[in-house]
Amino acid sequence: MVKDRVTVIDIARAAGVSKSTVSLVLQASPLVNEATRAKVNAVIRDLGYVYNRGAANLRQSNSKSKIIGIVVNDLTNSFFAELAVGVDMVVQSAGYVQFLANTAESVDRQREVISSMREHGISGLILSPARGTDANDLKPLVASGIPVVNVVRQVTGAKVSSLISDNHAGMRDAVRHLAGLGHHRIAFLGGFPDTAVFNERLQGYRDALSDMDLALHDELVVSSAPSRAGGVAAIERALLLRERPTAAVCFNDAVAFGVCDGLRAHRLDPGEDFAVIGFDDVIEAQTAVPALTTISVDPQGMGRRAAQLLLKQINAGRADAEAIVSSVRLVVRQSCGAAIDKRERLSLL
Amino acid sequence: MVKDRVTVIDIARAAGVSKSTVSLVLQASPLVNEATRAKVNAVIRDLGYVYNRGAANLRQSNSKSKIIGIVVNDLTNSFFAELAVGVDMVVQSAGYVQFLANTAESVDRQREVISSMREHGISGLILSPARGTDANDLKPLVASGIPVVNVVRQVTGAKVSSLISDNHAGMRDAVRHLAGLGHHRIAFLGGFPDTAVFNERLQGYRDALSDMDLALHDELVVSSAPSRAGGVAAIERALLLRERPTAAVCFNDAVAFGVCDGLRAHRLDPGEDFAVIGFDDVIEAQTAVPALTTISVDPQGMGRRAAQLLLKQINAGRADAEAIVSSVRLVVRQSCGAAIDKRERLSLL
DNA sequence: CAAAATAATTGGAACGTTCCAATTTTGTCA
DNA sequence: TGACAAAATTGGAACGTTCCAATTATTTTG
Repeated sequence: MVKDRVTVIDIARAAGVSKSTVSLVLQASPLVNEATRAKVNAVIRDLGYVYNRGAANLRQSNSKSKIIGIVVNDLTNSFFAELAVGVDMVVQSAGYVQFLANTAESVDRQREVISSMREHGISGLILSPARGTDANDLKPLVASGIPVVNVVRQVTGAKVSSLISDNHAGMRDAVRHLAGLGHHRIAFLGGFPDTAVFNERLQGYRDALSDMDLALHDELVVSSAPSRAGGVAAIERALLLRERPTAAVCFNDAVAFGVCDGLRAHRLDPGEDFAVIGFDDVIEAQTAVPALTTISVDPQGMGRRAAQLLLKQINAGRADAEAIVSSVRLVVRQSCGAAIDKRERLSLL
Repeated sequence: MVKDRVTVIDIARAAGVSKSTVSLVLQASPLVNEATRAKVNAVIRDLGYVYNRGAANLRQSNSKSKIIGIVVNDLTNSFFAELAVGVDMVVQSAGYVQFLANTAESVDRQREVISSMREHGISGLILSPARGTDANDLKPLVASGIPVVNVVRQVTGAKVSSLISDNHAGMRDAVRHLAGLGHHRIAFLGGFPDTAVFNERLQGYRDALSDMDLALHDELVVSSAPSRAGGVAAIERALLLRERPTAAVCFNDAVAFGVCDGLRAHRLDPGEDFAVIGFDDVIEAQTAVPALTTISVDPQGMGRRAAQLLLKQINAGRADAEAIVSSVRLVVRQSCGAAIDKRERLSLL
């Protein structure tokens, strides 16, 4: 039952050639004669040979393990699941395979998994850093010449590439849209204030208010966990204000859904009695009722782009850090109370 | 810039010992003197040595790569994302790292990623097989002695372990609950009829109807894609029937959410005018409005159990296939129209 | 047909580790 | 102190592959 491995030497023996020839066949080298190639391939199939990348890798110390790592801070958030799917698509078709790990926002976990991945010889890493990640955490990685692409969040001071969405512009557009619909008291709901993403979005909110000549009321900024439950909590607090807001931009879609839930619990109809705009455009955003107006960042596309960038750096051999901010766009659906395009709804059914 | 690898030999030289000693230190062998161990460890830290598992693995041909694979058919479905998180938790703390791949229901993709993982030397695989997976697809894997645990879906004829939820009992309980609330026309909505899961759930539906002395109407079984959009489509069709159903059990939670959306589009209030029960208990089920009554299968727990089972088999060296059906339970919330427990709602806010 | 050019094949060393058997060092006891 | 046991250390072979330089087989050419 314990089948001992079939090696390239077994193949060679069975095919009556040398191991070197078999190796050449495996690499699809043009040096080998057609007839020989065919015979060797036949034997490979017959004996059920499986290539040992570990061994191969050991020899060609210079380079490529065909493994990349992706570590995210919260895989239960569908944004990151989507992102992982996007990455998976491009690495798979490039013949790579990915280690995926979830840190659940723990820097310790993150350190462990990254070092474990290093030991396994990843040739690149896509990282959505846990909160509190320090540039030093990435030092050894980049020092050893392994390309790293940060997504979603940046690590200040780290000399790695990054791909983040235009948080400032996205939130600015959302607020402008609401202001354009006549809202004066617009809340900013959800998110942890100690993150760069939060602050970028908040700045977008502030700048838009000032652009539109609206007053900034600090009590309208209510932070909370960036989750559905956090959204419920945030709107609860916002509704306690003497002067209630009439609209809200939310830290992300999860928060926005929670806000809708919370509104309904107060017999308020999101999209009718209160305008809500999310951020991310997760898949559920378009099928929810009411369909969520949101800032589309296309997580899957972001995953694809991150993977492409990483593969480019891997192949280039040298990785000069480049910072890409990926543009976002406002997708107007129903939750903001703008005119509902009946056709769009129907096409969904 | 291209730092050449620090090897065990470099360490040995710098510490003034032999490579064998360094190796023993790496394996925390009790054979080595405390003082020596300390010195070696210091050098390891100083030189920034990183262990090369590939090389180690090559030598100890017998065994353990510390890598397991997990391949799922749809990572964008949060059920599977949760499952992956569960797996990740236990494999991480066992010092393993996981390859994760998404097949998007393509058996070709599945074949490719599994063989790629084999080349990389996984020591076990957790698989939620793509639709149409054949026992032969798994043959070579099990023949080479790599333990495989199927989750969610079974592959008939394959000699591998499996961990599936009790689809029959779950759906039976759901239907009984609805019947107990006085519903006579209960629809079964969503899911692809050519899957084992669908048929198990459908059988549970049928058996419950017969238990409760209710007639079985074929037109009340409406299949569709197991997605939110599919749920919308299914309820649309169900509402066209001359004699409309008054309640529905759904293939999964995604379908159930779609059904709620579809009901609202028809000005029907889910939980009030029409009872809906889902299957899976994804996280959103409890925070949605109305909170979804559903069959709880705890995907994360399932992931953990699958991983534990797999690790057990890896460590045992030999994997006798065992089939575990994991029990499920009905979680009554609001969408089925049963008495709403006000306290439960409030505790969520 | 011999010489040169080209095509195809090959043996051995190397990659970084672990394991084994053997050796050296240290400790114990009469 | 000498003999022996125990503890600690060690050199080399091996794992499965790739690469290089070298060799052999085949074709072309004058």
